[in-house]
Amino acid sequence: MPTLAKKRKTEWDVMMKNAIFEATMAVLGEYGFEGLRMDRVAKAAEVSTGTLYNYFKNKDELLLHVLDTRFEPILQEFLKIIKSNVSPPEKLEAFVREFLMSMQHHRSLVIIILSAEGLSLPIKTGANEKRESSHTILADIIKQGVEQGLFRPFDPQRTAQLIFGAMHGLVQSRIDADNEPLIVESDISECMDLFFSGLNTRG
Amino acid sequence: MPTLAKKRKTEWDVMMKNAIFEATMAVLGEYGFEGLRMDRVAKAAEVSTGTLYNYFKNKDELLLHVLDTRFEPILQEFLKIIKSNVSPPEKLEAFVREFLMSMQHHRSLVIIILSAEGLSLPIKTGANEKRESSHTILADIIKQGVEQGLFRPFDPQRTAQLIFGAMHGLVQSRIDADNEPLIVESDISECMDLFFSGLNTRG
Amino acid sequence: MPTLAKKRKTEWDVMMKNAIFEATMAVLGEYGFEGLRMDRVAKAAEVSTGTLYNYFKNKDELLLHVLDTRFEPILQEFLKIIKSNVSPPEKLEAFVREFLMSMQHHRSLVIIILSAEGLSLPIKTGANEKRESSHTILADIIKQGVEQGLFRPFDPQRTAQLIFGAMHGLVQSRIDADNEPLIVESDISECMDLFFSGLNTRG
Amino acid sequence: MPTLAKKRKTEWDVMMKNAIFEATMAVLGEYGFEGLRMDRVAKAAEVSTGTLYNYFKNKDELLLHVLDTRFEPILQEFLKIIKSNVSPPEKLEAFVREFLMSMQHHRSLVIIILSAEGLSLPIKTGANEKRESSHTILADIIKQGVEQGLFRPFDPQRTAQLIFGAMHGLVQSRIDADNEPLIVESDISECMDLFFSGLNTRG
DNA sequence: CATGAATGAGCCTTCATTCAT
DNA sequence: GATGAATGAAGGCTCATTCAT
Repeated sequence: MPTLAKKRKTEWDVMMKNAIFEATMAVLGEYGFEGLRMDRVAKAAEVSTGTLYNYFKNKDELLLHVLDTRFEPILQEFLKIIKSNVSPPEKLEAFVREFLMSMQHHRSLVIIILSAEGLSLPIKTGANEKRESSHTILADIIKQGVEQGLFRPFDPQRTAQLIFGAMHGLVQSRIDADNEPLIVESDISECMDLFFSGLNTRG
Repeated sequence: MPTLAKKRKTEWDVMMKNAIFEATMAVLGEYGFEGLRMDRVAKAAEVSTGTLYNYFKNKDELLLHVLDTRFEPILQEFLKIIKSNVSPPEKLEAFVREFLMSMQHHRSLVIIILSAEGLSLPIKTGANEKRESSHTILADIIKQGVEQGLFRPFDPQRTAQLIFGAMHGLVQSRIDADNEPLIVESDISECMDLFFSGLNTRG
Repeated sequence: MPTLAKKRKTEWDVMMKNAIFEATMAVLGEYGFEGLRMDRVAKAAEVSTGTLYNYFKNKDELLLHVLDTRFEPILQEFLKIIKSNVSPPEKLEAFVREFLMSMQHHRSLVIIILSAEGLSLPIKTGANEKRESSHTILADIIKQGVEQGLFRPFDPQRTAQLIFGAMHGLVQSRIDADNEPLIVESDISECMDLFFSGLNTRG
Repeated sequence: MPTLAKKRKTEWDVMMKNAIFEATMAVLGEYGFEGLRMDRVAKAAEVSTGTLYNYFKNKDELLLHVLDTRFEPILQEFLKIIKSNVSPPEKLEAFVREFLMSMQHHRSLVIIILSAEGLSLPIKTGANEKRESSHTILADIIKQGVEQGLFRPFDPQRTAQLIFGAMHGLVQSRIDADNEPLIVESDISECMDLFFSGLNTRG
């Protein structure tokens, strides 16, 4: 029964993929998306370039794996939020906070998920999926709020896109400005305030 | 009188630059930013690669020209809006409409102006300038609104980033979804409604 | 009888060639041999590049013309020296002085006449001719000296090469060192002293 | 023990660099300095152009390596000569012999070391260093001779330039004339004789 | 003849991917 | 499986020369 051996093999495989993943993140952090070269990843992972190709068919697959791996916990958090037992406005705030915090931690992700260019088709598709997943969850939150009469009757999908884009804009601006720390509590609250209550003064 | 000859030369120059500009837009449209290659531009413009370099010192200058040319009328429109004799909310709406309409017309611009990666430093700088010009104008509009007591006291700069990002998000979503037409009147009004009045229902 | 017209044509031709020649020297002086580009010559001569090709079949021919034109008076001077009614040692000194002075005036010539690389075959051949002419004259002077018992019985040809090379070395060093003025009287006298009396002290 | 593997790697590296070096010399010999193209070197070395860049960062580094490699033993020989326990005249003769012999063996070197044009700045600098090293050593020899009263009181630096140039001239002439063998014993002795005793006959 | 814009072969360099060991 | 040197297509840019006006 080669099961044990097979299991070991699988574990090894996972470990290697993880090591390469970490190396990729390191390179991404140091050189940016354009500077992501396979030889740099190999060096960072302390393996040869050839080894990279034993675990990932090509650069695209590696990138896709990075995308999936990085986004998975964020997505899980999003799902936790939507299933949580709080009001839609609170869910929205939790969502915004989670998103901004995540992007703060993984700047290089921003580029991949939010940009469209410089990415090959498979990556673009992969990134689109992540973005759409997030959109959908955000849209669901909004939909809940509308249904409960807590939000005005906006189109959930479109509104999700707007809010998502707004957050992207915020992150991008901070990145361009090299303004560390990226996102702070005040950003989040102002962001929420705008979307909740709008610009208008009333009464 | 060498004036005529000189004028003809200048006109020819302008025509050629225009032809190359159009060709660049065509290549950008067909192959995307990453696929923008000088030989493709040359072929699209029905000239040789060498000719390209008679009109633009290098690829960067060509790109910068594209950026300037495309953005100039938009910027002018923005300036017209801020100088116009209407209320800040109306100005904001005009701004949003102008921006969304422009991006609808020139999708390839979105990429260059809103992305940061894959761009050489000069282009990045150029794009940043455009983005910042827009930000500034938008921030001014918001500031006016706040001063006139029509908007709640948000930080103009940060709010401008949020709104700008929101619009970008909307455009990006539409581009990815290949949903022509990109932006319609209903998008604009919903967008405005969100920013003006927020999500909250109020008693 | 179209003779007059023909003559005018010829004169015009000479004038143009001269203008282009001067322009070439100017470019050579400003940009060096590597920077000698046809468009620069054209601009300096205030004509179009096309016009250049009406007077010189190609860049090589232009260069050859420059070589000939510049070297002609020097060669004449050399011939005058060898025919003059002075002793071989005096002729030798006159030769050395003339050569060093000429090179001082036309640095760019040094490169072409004394180097071998970067030159196309026709130019190389042309430059070789000039060099050999000079060698021959110098050899003749030495031969005269030997025959008159004023010089020791060296092989004239070989000695000419040595002296020629020595002068070249002096010029080159000065050029590399950017030591203006290139050659001064003291250089010449020391140079002569070495060749005449050698290094040895003698009892 | 990874020492062996490491040693093999280093050896391979050295072998490859040598192969590329030889290929470069071959191309230099066949096409001259201007014809030295990376694809030609690659072909001559029977590798791809990309491989070249695994061993040399760029064309300049390759050229610099060629320069260093070729010149190193010559320089060593020069140093041996100056440190040797013989009289300055004998040192001078040894120097002249070594130089002429070396240039005879490596004609393509002449071009690079003795020319100034067509060389990129790093190469020019590298070549200048070699030339100056040689000059300095030669000047030292002369200085020793002067101090010991064996040479007349010439300026060592300038005299070194003259002698160096003379040798260059000799080599160049032979190269141009395609007169193999380049330098023979008689050349050397005549060269020495000229510099030692000068042209003058003395009573 | 003059013009000068157009040409396009030529050259250096990069980097994802392969494959012999 | 691991290695990492070899690969070679690709791409930006130059400049002598041509030719339609």
